[in-house]
Order: sequence, then structure tokens, then C-alpha cells
Amino acid sequence: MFYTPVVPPRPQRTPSQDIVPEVLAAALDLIATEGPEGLTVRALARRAGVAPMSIYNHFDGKNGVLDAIIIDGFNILASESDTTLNDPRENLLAGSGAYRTFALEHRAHYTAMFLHQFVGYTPSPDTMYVAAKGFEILAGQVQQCQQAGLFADRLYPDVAQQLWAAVHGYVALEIFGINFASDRDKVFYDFVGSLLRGLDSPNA
Amino acid sequence: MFYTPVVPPRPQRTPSQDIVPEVLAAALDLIATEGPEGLTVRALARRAGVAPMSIYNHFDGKNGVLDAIIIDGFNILASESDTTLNDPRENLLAGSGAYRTFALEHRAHYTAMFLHQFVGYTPSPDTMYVAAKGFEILAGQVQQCQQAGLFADRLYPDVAQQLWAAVHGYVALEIFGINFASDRDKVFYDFVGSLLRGLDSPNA
DNA sequence: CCAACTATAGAACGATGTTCTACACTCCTG
DNA sequence: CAGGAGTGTAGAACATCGTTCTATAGTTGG
Repeated sequence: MFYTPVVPPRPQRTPSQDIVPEVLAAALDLIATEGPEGLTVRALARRAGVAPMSIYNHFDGKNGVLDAIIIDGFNILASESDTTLNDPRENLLAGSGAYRTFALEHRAHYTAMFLHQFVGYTPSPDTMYVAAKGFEILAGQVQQCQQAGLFADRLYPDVAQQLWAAVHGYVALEIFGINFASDRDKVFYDFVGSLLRGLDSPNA
Repeated sequence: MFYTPVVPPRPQRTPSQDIVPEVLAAALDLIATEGPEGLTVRALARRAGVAPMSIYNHFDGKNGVLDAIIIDGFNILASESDTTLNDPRENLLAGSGAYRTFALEHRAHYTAMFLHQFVGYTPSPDTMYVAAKGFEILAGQVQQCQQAGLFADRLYPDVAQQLWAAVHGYVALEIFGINFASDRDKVFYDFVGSLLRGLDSPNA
């Protein structure tokens, strides 16, 4: 009369050390496939094969997951866009291209970092620190250009801000689906190249 | 024994023709003061002094309110940035400045139009149409420049896209609070001017 | 003055983030 | 190898969200 199931119905518990990476992967997957609004605690736990409570035990709730994604994103962005070519101007062009590639290929990261304001989310101090470090990398590359004689009569943080604004604006409209350029890649490089050329001539 | 209140406790019903403008004003006020996440149907009705059901009787729910805000925003933007100076290049510069002024002064409009993705919102066909018209105004201004000899070896929709990306990027970072420029106004005009100068020289 | 219209209040439904509690599995220690 | 501490899980609970429905009451035109 006793009945023992032949197959354990499912691994009942997720080992502790697997939870964080699986939740992060599931969160990126959710944002990429369902959009930022698809990132809910219940859906996240379901896709990660984990109990909702684990989001609170291993992260600080949904905000903690967002902090983890954003910090991860800044680390990837820093490692991919901190190029070190000999020509500092080429270096800046290559960095801009790498920034755009990061945004397009890690759309979920970029969305969480710069495009979507998640309701109730405020970045943690750690997140703010990593973000500031990211801007410093860009500013450093511009400074190297200046030491090579470019952007002569401008402040390098201003040039960094202008370059960042341009690249972010182009990428944001691209991701929003409102880019009507004839050839997105070519128009992008022409865009950044033209801006650098214009910024290298004297301030009007 | 009968008691008649000397003052009617409050106007019980809002006259029909007042509801739409009051709801729109309350929605802009809510976004501006509480942020986009503060725009909830209940809070909106409360601030407008109106029943929640009115949002559904006079608009198509929350999405209808957003459509109304966005269409209103595009109309304001078109009327303010469609400048007609004699010099087409000056015209483009003035239009860019007007775009930025619109974004900064009508922050709630601009947020709904380009910065925040409201959960569950998809623009109505009418909204899409008005938005496309807005891009055509910009493209027309660029085309006038081209007829005057500027941006010679480039396609005018590409130049329009590049200019829009630049201005939107600058404004977006400004509104997000991550603009580190020494003087925001001056750096903006230097930004747009440099881009136009660079785009006027031959394509590399 | 009455009938058609419509703004209102309030309950209801499913879904959200979050917290709490009881339970069951794991794994280290004695 | 047994047992207890630690921890992942399930589920209920709370307030709030957008939305729908119903019944009521105020307004207005004929």
C-alpha cells in the first residue's frame, strides 16, 4: 500500500551558491525578452527556479537585483570601452564604438543603467561610485587627447560630457526604435567623427 | 429641527467640460512633482478633484491620459522649435536651443515623450503620427540648410537624426542629473555648433 | 418638470513589492 | 551516524496598482 515515487518530482532546493548567478541571469533574460516592466519579483523567482523569498535573502529585494545588474554593467562597459590605442583620437573613436556595441549587445544592462527608471529604485552608494568611475575613464581618454594637442581651447570634462551626450543620444534613439538613418553603423561613426572634428576647431 | 448647511460642503460634481483640462493639468503636475511613478489613476483623480471613473469616461484610462500629454507636448514642441530665421544654419541652432528649452521647462511633457517608458503603455496611432510630423519639421530645416550649400555630401535625414541624437542625449543626461559641464548653456551651444561645423566638412 | 445624461462612490478582480510564519531539506558537527 | 543549526521553500497577508462594474445622485435639456 505504500507508494514511493520512482522519480523525485524535482530538485527541491537550489544550492545556496547557485542562487545569485541564476537570479541575475534570469533578470537579464526577463528584461531582454519581456521588457523592463516584465521584471517582477514573482516572475524573476519563477524563471530562476527559486522561491520569491530568495530574492530577499540573497539580494536586497528587487532594488538589490537592479544594483547588481547595474554594477555588473558598468564593469563590462569599463572593460570593453577602456581601449588603449596609440593614437588618442582613434582611441576615443574606438571607445565610442565599443560603448555603442555594449549598449546594443547588452541591451538589458544598458536599459537598467541609462534608459529605464524603475519605479521605487534609487541607486545604492556602491552603484553611484562605479558609475562615477565610468565617467572618469572617458574623461581620462579625452585628457590624453588634449595632451596630444586636440580640443585645445576646451575643458576636458566638457568635451567628455559632449561626447557622452552624443553617443548616449544616438544609442537611446536607436534602442527606442526611432532611428531613421540610412546606415546606422556608418552614420554613427560619421556622427562621432564629425563631432570630434568640430570640437577640435576653435570655439566660436 | 431641520438643519440646512450654510455653505455647500463642496461642489459635488465637476462640470463635464472642465474634466479634461483639469485632469491634464493634474497629470503634468503629478509627473513634475512626484516623478513618472507618481502618476497613478487614483492619485490623478484625487489631485484633479474628480472621480477615478472620469479617467475612463473622458480618456481611455491611464494610457489615454499619456497619449493626450504626449500629443500636447509635440504640438508645443513644434510651435516653439519651428523657427524661421533667414540664415538656415542659425535657424537650426535656434531650433536646437528651443528644443532644449522645451525639454527643461516642460519636463513632464518631455519625460512622457522621450525619457520614461510607462509600464503597459503603447502609443496610439494618432500619437505616432504627431511624433513623425515632429521629425519631419527637423528634417525640413536640415533640408533648407542643404539647399543653402551646407552638409553637402550627406543625406539630410541622416543629418537630422544626428542632430536630434545629440540634442536629446545632452538634454537626457541633463535631466537625469548627470551633466558635469562647467556651464550647461555655453557647453550646449558649443556642442551643437561644433557638431554642425564637423558635419559641414567632407565625410571622412 | 420630468427624462436623459453623466459624474460619483464603492466594491471587486488580478497583479505588484514586501514581510512574516511554518515547514522541510542540507549539511556540518559531535 | 545521529542530531541540531542553518537556510531554501511555500503560502498567506497587506497595501497599492490599473481596470471594470453597479448603484446612486446630481445636472441639464426638452
